[in-house]
Amino acid sequence: MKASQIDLFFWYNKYIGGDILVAGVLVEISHQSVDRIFDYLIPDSLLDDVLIGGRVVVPFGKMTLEGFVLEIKDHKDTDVELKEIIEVVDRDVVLTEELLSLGKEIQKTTLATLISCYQVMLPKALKAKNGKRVSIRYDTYYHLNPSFDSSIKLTSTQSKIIDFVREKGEVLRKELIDISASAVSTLVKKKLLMEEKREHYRFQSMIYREEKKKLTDDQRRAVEEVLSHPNQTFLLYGVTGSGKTEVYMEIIEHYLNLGKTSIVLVPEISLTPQMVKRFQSRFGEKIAALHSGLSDGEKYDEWRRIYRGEVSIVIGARSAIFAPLPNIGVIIVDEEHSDSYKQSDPNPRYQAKDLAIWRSHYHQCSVVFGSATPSLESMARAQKGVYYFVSLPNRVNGKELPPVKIIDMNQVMRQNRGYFSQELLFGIETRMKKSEQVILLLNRRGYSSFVTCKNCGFTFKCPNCDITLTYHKSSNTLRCHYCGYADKVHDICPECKEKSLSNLGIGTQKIEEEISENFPTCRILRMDYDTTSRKGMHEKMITAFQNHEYDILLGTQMVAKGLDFSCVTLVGVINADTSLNIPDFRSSENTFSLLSQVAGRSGRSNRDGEVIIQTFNPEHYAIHYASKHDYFSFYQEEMKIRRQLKYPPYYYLCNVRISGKDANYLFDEALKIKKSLERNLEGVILLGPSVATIFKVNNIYRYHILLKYKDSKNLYPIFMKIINHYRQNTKIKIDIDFNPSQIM
DNA sequence: AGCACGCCGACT
DNA sequence: GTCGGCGTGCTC
Repeated sequence: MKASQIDLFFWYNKYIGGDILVAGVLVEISHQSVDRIFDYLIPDSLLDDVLIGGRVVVPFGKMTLEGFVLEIKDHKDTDVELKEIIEVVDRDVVLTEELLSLGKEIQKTTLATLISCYQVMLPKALKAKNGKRVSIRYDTYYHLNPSFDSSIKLTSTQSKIIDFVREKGEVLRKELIDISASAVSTLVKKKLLMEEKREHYRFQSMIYREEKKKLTDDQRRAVEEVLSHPNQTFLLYGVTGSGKTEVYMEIIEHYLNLGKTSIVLVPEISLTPQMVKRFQSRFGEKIAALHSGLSDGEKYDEWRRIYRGEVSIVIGARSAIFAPLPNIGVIIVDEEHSDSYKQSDPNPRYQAKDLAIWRSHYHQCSVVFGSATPSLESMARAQKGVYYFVSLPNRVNGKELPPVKIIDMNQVMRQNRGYFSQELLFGIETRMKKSEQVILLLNRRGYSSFVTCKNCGFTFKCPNCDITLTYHKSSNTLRCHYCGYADKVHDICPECKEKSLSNLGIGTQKIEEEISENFPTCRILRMDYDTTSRKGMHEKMITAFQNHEYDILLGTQMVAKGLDFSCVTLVGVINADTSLNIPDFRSSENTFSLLSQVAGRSGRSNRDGEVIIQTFNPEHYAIHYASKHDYFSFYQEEMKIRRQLKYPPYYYLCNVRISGKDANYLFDEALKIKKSLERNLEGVILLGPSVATIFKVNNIYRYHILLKYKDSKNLYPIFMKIINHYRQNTKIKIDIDFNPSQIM
């Protein structure tokens, strides 16, 4: 409780005759039925320690639980007899006033439990749940007592210590006890030395100093536009290699000089030590980096550094948006098109970009969304003037983007059985002779199987949703998991009339074998989920490739992201189509984005680069415009389709997932839910219930209902009604995902 | 989430 | 007759 609050209550008790102090507590159980405030008495002994936003231990039924104090008041809001708070967990507040109201905002917009919204903000070590607490470690430091009595006689050891401390100003205990531990304690007793215990941080950053790069005219203009329009959300469109990071750093430095803090969000995959090092080299120890490589203890240490105001810049993946920074000057979201900013699995299903905007309103500061291939949602907002559009149309090195050659694999497949066209093989051969490097992208195989024609590349699509149909082995059918449309499996391709339909994918291993057959001496580095899942491997591999220990980097999506390899002069895309066939309305956008990103890896230094894209769909607009580096034409074309089919950004989507063990029961209930939504909502398009992409996981069946809508405000009450209706029902689980990143 | 209460089936 | 199945409801 704040001092002012205490005063108020003492005054109240004395003059009005109030007699109780009550804390409203939210307990750490994420379930709708207990997701509300429970009142507890604050015992006199804890009067000073119970704080709004702090954690306490309380009795709850037969259990003893931790919870957050959300309010302190002079009355109870219930008729039942109150129990007392048992103890206070931390002496500090863990949720600031800002984070407390941000949590309520998240609950309002995701319909998750309030407690889950608070839990998601804190590092694991602070989550009460498992009861294990990370103990804070301390370092002891010594200073000279500025007012020490110089007349005191010192032994030679003592004066040695004093001289040492005087010279350094501040010394760690372990440096002094090498001289004499007992002499140190004597000096402390005599008050000649001051002892100070300070928190020990496990994560100490290495500091390099790097000269600030001179900005190009484009970069300078971009920085000035951002700085001259306060409290705005910007969309910074910058082609690959245009130096967006430099622009971010310049903006950050501006706010740093004003004494303000910054948050930088990046996709986890691009949060590499190189990236962090770049920021550290410029901003030194003012940086806290929150990445998945840190242990829980390290993450907690970083969180505490941020919390105590020892950090001015936080760089991290999605959850770094909750960094408890005061006085934010700017929030930067790099690669804003990345779907990693949406939390999709555990509740709350929040969008970090939305929270960035929320926090910018709270702090009266700006947000910068940066990308070479902005999401359609963001670009549309920029076009409408909701976001301020800033562009970096040129590469820093002054070079054009590399030429892109499209290879029609329909022709190639008729000639040979391999995955490589003559052009790509020839391209690799030339690079090997010149000892330059090659990146090969193998487009990730879809998470679901779809049927494709090996001969012409035809895939079956839903006539209603324009979504690739998913193959269901159990029923031998093709199904649309947006609307439920079903078709039987065909033997003969309706396009080329060949009997060559299959649902096979290719893996990196197979490709590796084929390269080795063609180029026996070539050193291939394979980078995919299997080879990089071990901690630190991703990093090691990139360094090895950078040092030219390998000739070819072969991998999935992860080779496409923001890395600078100066010796790479050829980028080959083995199968551009796979991501087009993923049953998702964003498949074209994702394909365009992936191809643009990977194409940008070629020719980044002074050597000319080249890109070769192999595809069964050479005419597809996503591939065509990617090959021309033409984002805006792609944007316009894709917007037409989104408009026709009522997809974002024209409509919002919401996915209602219904899961449980009894498929028949689920389907009946799903129908009821749909009917009730139909009755209560106007102007909302309802699709389904249809089976989810992965219909059955661990014997849990999943259906979903998809909503397309323009205005969300009528949605929340009816959803709350549905959630409440099923909250005690153990046979059925309802999950609601607003603006889902994918519908699975 | 846990735990108690309560109302029906197959057992010493 | 009674032990125990888990459906239902409550936790300040």
